[in-house]
Amino acid sequence: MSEKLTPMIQSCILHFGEMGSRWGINRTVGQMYALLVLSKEPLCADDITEALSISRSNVSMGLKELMSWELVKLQHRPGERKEFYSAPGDVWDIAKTLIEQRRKREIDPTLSTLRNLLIETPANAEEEYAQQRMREMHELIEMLTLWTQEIQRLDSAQLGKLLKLGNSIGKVLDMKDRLLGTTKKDATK
Amino acid sequence: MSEKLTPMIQSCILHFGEMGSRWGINRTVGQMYALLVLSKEPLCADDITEALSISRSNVSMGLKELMSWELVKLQHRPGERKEFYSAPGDVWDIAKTLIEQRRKREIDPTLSTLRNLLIETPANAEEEYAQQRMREMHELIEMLTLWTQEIQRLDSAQLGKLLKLGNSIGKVLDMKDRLLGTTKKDATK
DNA sequence: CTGTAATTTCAGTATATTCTGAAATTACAG
DNA sequence: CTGTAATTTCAGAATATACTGAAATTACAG
Repeated sequence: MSEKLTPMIQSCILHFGEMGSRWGINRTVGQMYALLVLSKEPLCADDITEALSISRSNVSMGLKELMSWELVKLQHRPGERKEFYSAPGDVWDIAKTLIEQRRKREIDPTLSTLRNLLIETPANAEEEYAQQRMREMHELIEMLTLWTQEIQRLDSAQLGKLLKLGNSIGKVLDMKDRLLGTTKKDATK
Repeated sequence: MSEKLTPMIQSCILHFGEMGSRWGINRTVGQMYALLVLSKEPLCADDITEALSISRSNVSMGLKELMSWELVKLQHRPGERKEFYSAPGDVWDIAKTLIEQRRKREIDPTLSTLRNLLIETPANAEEEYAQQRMREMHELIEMLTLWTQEIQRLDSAQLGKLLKLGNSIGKVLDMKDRLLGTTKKDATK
């Protein structure tokens, strides 16, 4: 990794590289993205090559991947062939894109697979039980997805206000509980 | 993979194996867990070995990993050395454990790393900018974590009611918007 | 157009991860 | 205790993933 990066920025890049590799994103791509997010100015491929000390071709492939996730924007400068890349300026935009993309790539296919298995007629008791679990999974995933989609509708200003207000989500949910006539309050446990 | 498994159950196991491998869980462990979730009765290591056609030692390591995630429960039968494993009977319990464990393993260390970098004094303009992004990330992650923690408090009965009620989350958030004096409603966009 | 500075592709290599079989260890029925 | 049926460990093999450099392609300034 380049000596041009300050230790602070290096640490952050390294951390997100590690995190990425735990989330099915390869380490280098994670580092590349951290670098882009932390940079005020757009970077060109050579900047990244130099900053992270990886090969030019690796950068090219990484950028291709980040583009396919719609996590980076491509920019041109007048009278220059070179391409410059930048991450959205708003962290919440980044998170929304990540959530959206993972939904498309993993959640939707999972829901579809489960649905296909659920329309089959169970051949025996085991399949009946298995289908019941699948039904529960489908229901749960669908609901959590709906939930996150609602949250994704918020723009970062609204989210900011929510944050400043402190943990009011608990209160909202409590209210919802009452609305639903929860049994929680009455339980001795 | 064993011929004892029906095609339906096989498909499900294969799908979750693939999904697992995209989420930093190895394919085989994902398959093992799917098998356990879909089985009504607890399984012993040899059952899994046979069902998935993988080596006994691989099963042992996989189970160890699932235990470390607290995703499986160990059971003994009187007068038998053999150990039997089972997944929680409630899908929401499984999801809550997954969320909780990932929080411990990934979110908490990330928040801690960011905090450590944020207490440093920025050495130059770049670091100042980078710190600002880190601050935003920290804020966002902290808030989303709080949010999920609130949701995790719900038991599966409450969650079920919420689900049956249809998408009321949107309404709750709208209400919250009004409470916060959102600008969304006024925007021409 | 043309030349060139850029990006992309891809086959081969390096690295990391996963899996296995054999040996060591452990738990407990008898 | 002891024997044995179980689990665990771990070094090495198999596999999968990531990375590189060289060659091919592309985009555009002039």
